[in-house]
Amino acid sequence: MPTIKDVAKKAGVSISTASYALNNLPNVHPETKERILAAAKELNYYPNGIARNLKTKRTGNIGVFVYGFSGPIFSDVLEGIRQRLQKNNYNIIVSSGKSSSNLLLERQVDGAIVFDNGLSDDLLISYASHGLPLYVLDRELEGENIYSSVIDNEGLVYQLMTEMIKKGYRDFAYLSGPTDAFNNNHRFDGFKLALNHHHIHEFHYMACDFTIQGGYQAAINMLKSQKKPRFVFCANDESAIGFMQALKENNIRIPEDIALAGFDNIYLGQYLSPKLTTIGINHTKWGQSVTDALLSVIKNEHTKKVDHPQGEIIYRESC
Amino acid sequence: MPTIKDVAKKAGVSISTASYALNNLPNVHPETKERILAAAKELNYYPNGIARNLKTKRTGNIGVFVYGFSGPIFSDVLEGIRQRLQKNNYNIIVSSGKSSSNLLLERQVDGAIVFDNGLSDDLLISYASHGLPLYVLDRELEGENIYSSVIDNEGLVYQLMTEMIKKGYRDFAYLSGPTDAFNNNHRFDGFKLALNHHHIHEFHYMACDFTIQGGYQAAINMLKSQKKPRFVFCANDESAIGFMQALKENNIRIPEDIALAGFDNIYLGQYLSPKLTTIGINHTKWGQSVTDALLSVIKNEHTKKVDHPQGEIIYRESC
DNA sequence: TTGTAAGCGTTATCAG
DNA sequence: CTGATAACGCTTACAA
Repeated sequence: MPTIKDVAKKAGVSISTASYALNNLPNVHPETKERILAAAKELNYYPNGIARNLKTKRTGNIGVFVYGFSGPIFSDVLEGIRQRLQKNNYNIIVSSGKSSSNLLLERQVDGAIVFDNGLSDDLLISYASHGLPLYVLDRELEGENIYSSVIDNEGLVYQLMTEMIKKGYRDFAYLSGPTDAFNNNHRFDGFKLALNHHHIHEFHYMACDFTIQGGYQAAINMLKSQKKPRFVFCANDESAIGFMQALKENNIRIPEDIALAGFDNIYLGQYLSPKLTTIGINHTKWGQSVTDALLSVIKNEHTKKVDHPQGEIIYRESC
Repeated sequence: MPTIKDVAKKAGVSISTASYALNNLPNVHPETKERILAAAKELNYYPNGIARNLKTKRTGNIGVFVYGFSGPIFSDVLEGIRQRLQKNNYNIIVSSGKSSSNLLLERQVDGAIVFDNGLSDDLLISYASHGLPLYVLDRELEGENIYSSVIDNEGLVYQLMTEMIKKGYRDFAYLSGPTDAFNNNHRFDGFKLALNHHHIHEFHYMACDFTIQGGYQAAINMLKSQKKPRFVFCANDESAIGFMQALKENNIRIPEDIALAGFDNIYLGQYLSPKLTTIGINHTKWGQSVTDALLSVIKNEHTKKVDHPQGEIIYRESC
C-alpha cells in the first residue's frame, strides 16, 4: 500500500511538497503539482486517514449510536443524518452496543448523536466533558458540550386526547410502554393531563412494552378481565398493532366497539384495516436539523438551539 | 485529554513501562503496574485509538456498508453481525453512501461486509486487492480478498412454486422487483424454472420495484387490464403488501379469487389479513456466519466458505 | 516554490 | 523488570 513517501519519491519531490500538492494548497508550482498528482494516480495512492487524523486531531467521522438497528423510526432519522453529514463531508458511523463507547473513548469520532438509552447519563456527560460534542435524542440532558432534542410527546398526546374527548369518548385506557422509557412517560403525562383538564379522573391502565407481541398480550388480558374501555391510547404504533390484532381475532370491531390510536406513524399503520390513527413525527427532518446543530457546535459556530421535531396527528380509521 | 505520557509521569515511570502495564503485558512488576493503573484511573486516561491504530496497523473496526438504513431485512442482518463482532472485540461501523468508500479508502476499517449495490464491483475489487477483506452479500463476486454469500433465491422460489403447482394453481403471474436487482433476477429464474419443469409455458409478468406503493400500483394496473391470474408470486413482501392492499380495496378475495406469496418474511406479514405466505431467511444467523467468516479471513485462519443462508417457506393464509 | 524537521500518541525493539 | 528510542504516515511551522 503506497504512502505519501512513495508518491514524493516517484515525483522527485520532498514529502511536504507532495503533501501540499495532494491537499491542493496554492503554494506549489503547477508543473510540480501535476507531476505529483500523476505519481499519486499511477501508484493508486490514497492518504491514510488514520495518520491524518492523528496529526490533525479530527477524524471527519460523526458517530450515531443506536440501541438496536431495528425499528422503523431509526431508519428515517438516520437517513436525515446521513444526508446532512454527506453534504458537509463528514462520514457517518452508526454503531450499537459496546462499539459505541469504544468509538467515543478511542476518539474515532468528532462528535456523536445518541439514540441509545443503553448509554448512561453519567457516561455521556463524562465523555462530553472530555471535549466531544454530543447530541442526545432519547432523553433530556444538560451539560457541557451536551445537547438534546426530544419529541414533544406530552403536547402531541394532549392534543390528540383532547380531540377524542371532544369527539365524545369518555371511557379511556392507556396502553403503556416501558415505564423507564422517556417517550412513554411523557406520552402518559400528556394523556393524563388532557383527561384531567376535562375532569375525567378515571382511566384504565395497561402495562406493555412497545412491542407487537406485548400489545397483543395486553389485549388478551384485557378481554379476560371483562373490562372494555371505549378508547385506548397506545404509547406507540407497534403495541397498537398487536392490540388491534387481538381485538380483531376476538371479533371486536374497531372503532365501533373499541377505538384506538398510536404514536410514531410507522409505515405499516396505513396498511392495516382499519388504518391506524397515530401521531407522526417528521423523523428525517429531525435527523437533519440535529445534524446541522451538531456540526455547528463542532465548527464553533453559534449554537442555535434545536426545537422539538415537527409532529402532527394523522387521523385515519381506527378512531 | 490525558495521554500515556501524563500517566507515565504521574506514576514515575517511562512511557514504555506505562504502555506495558496498560496493555497488561506480563513483564512488569506488580507494584509498578498497580501504580500505573492507579495513575491512569485518576487521570481518567483512555488510550487514543487513532494513535494505536497508526502504530499497529489495525483498527479493530469492521465496516458494514448498506444502501440505506430502512428495510426490515438490514436490521436483522446487522444484529447478527453486531453480536459476533462484539463477542470478538471488534467495533461495528455501519455506513452508507459516500462515507462507505471513504472509510474503506482511508483504512479506518480492517474489513467490511457490503450490502450496498451502490458500490460498484470494480471499486470493491480494487479495494479488496489493496488488502482489505470484503464480504459481499448482495451479489456474487470473486476476487482476491473478496468473498460473497447470497440467498438461494432460485432454489427457494422454485420450491414454493412447485408446491403451488401441486396445489392446483395454473394461471400464474410474477410481480417483479427492479430488473437490475440480483435478488429479483434469481427469484425470477426460480419462478420460470418451476413453471417450465411442469410444462407451464405462459405466465403474466408485472413490472414493479420492491415497494409497497409499486405493488399497489401494479395491482391497479392489472385490474384495469382485466387480466386476472390465479396466483401471483411477488418478488418481495413489500410489493406483496401493496398488491394485497389494492386487491382488498377492490373487493377481490385473497386467496379465493387471487392467491399470492412474497419473499423475505418481514414481520408485518403475519399481521395482515390474510396473513402472508412468504419465504423466510434467517437473517440474524446469516449476519453471524458471514461475520465469523470475515473474521477468520482477517485472522488468517482457514477460509471456510459460507453456505447460502438458511431459508424456508412459511405457509400462512394468502395462498 | 520547495525542503527540513518536529511532532501527533502510541507500540515495539533493543539494550541495560 | 525498566527505559531510550525509532517508527507508524501524515501535516505544518520554519528555513532555504
